[in-house]
Amino acid sequence: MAKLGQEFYNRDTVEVARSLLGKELVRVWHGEDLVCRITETEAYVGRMDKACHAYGYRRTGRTETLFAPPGTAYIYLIYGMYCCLNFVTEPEGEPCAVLIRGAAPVQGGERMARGRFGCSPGEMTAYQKKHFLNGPGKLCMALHLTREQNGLDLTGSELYVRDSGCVPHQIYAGRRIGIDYAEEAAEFPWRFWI
DNA sequence: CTTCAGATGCTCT
DNA sequence: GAGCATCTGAAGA
Repeated sequence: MAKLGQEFYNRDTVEVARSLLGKELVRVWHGEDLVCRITETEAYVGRMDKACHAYGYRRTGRTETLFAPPGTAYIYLIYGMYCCLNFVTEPEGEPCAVLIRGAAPVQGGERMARGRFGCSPGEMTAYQKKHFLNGPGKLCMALHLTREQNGLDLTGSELYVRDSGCVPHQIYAGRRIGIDYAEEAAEFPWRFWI
């Protein structure tokens, strides 16, 4: 299926967050495709969203990537030990992104299990299987994504999203997670899942 | 199933 | 120095 181009990301952030659901995220690692289907996303809109790192166009070392062209990977360290994967959206200069919060494994389970638990898929407990990729930090561990991949071009060959042919039959929306500090923005229904 | 504490280091004030 | 777009394991219900 077709790799999504820059025009996909160069749209309203909430629309991109919704339309990413069901798509396949591909991470090429040591020559192998690690593939998962996106099941949960969140939208962050810098110009008016207090939860966004680049709220009010705040430009610092960390937020610099959010000012890159749409279709750029924004990966940052959180809580000192985990990484979160985002896709930059909207026309260049609008510091907006979609956080990838959860996914389901499709291909490359051996290497994803190694990255996540340091074991093979067969050694995973039922509990570990159930909670395999259902969090932004977990996803990055499984896909071997760190800040070294911050700024990657999603129209390149190392990390990209492609159409999977399947359309979600139902999309849920609710408030975003872990942003209670963001006042009124904490209530925006900008988390989406299937 | 639930809550809770602790880990750990970067970023910005 | 404070706080953070999180996760894990332990303990209790």
